[in-house]
Amino acid sequence: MIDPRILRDEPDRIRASQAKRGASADVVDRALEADAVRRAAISTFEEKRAAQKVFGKQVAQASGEEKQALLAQVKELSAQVKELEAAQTASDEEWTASLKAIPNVVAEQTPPGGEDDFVVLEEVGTPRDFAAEGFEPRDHIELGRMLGAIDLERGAKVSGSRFYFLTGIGAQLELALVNLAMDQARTAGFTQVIAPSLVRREAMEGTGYLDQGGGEDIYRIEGEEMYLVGTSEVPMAAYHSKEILDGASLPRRYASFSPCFRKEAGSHGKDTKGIIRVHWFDKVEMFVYTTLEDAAAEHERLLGWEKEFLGKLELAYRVVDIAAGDLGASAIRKFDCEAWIPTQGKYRELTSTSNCTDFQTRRLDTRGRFPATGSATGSGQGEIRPVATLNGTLTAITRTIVALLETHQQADGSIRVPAALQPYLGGLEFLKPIGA
RNA sequence: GGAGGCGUCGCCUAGUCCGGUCUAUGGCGCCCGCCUGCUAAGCGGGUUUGGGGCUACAACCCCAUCGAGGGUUCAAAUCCCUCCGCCUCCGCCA
Repeated sequence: MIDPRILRDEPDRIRASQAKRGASADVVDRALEADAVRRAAISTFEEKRAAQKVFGKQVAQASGEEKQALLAQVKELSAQVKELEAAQTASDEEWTASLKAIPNVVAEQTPPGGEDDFVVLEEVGTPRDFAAEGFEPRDHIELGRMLGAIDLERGAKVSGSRFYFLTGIGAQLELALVNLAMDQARTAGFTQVIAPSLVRREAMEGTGYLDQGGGEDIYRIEGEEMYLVGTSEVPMAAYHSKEILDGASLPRRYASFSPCFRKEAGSHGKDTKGIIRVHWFDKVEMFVYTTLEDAAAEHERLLGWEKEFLGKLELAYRVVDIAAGDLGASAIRKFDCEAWIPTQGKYRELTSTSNCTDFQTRRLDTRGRFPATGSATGSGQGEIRPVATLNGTLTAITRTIVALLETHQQADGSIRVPAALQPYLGGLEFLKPIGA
């Protein structure tokens, strides 16, 4: 939800943002209209309500005939108040709905356009040249089978398509990656979190996921208003909902582990093989609460930690600045890190970091208490202002494994383990095919 | 899963039976000021949050807010219903 003050004072900023997203600006006019209607409704209701309260006091003090006379008078007033209150509530609902329909105002630096209009910010490392090395790289499916690490057949048998078992060294690899990520985060000052991946409707709504496309990518529990999260951004955004945080405690940085579930509706035929696109995977997500002023700088820091992690895995990747039309409703800017996948001959998204400013915290009612800036009175109690949220992937296990296996494979099907990861695998320098 | 209890403006708490003087009591903490060599103590005042009006986004006025939503009533913290959360006991169980 955007700041109503921006809507009122600078509607053109929102219109410009919508244009950059390639979206209609009708939402702005609808919201402005709703705001006017709502404010008029509030005034008329409050006026009558105040009159009713005055009457109420007279009734309480009166008695006998006098009281009966007053009751007769106030009855009419009461009916009016009731009517006006209903009108006020309705106008407020329309106002809220129209506000929620407006996506966040994109950053100045965000490239305009759609999915294909991203800007490559940098390329790190060089994709391995297997031709020069003299062998054909195997894909992660074959490597996973040779290593006894990924069992797709049984995943499909037990749970259906887009499911898998990580077995043996595959399971060890997940735990190693999680620990590597968690250690890096802890060292950087993050609080480690294991978050629930099943949440109530409020949490899912608050992050805005239900609005976008009607939540068709989200699993819902039959008969209960519970949802499986697609990322721990959901529980972590709701973590401090309905709270006023001490401004001095910001930034609050969390590194959250959770399974992630995605229906992948509408992605039929895309990435049908392997574990690039699955219905469930585990992820370590960075989630930060900070001030609006610091949000852009924190976004760069999150990107820095993502790059640090990919560096430890010795992967070749590029950083892209996602275009406005491809951003979610809550983000004003998004960077993806895309790793080179040898057998696909292209870069694929491994991590993603978004700056959501106060879009999520307004919905979820998370605010901060800061020392008063208004020098005039200096009332000493401090003031309450919105805070910003940002999120970024440290490691999404399945895609990390894909990149790792394919990038560091040897001609015999073994996998070289990057130095930084070795301590987490008991010092193992190579993952070897079973029976080799 | 069954039975019962509870939820008041940071924390604790009065009020709920018997609806109106509750514009919600008191204590702690916190903030501002006064006072005493300093400190502590003492004294005075302030201290929920959101919204609307008016404006300098001040002051001020108003409305809402007693877990959330609905109902009854001229009037609800107080009565009724639904939901959420917490606690106790029983059953089951990783």
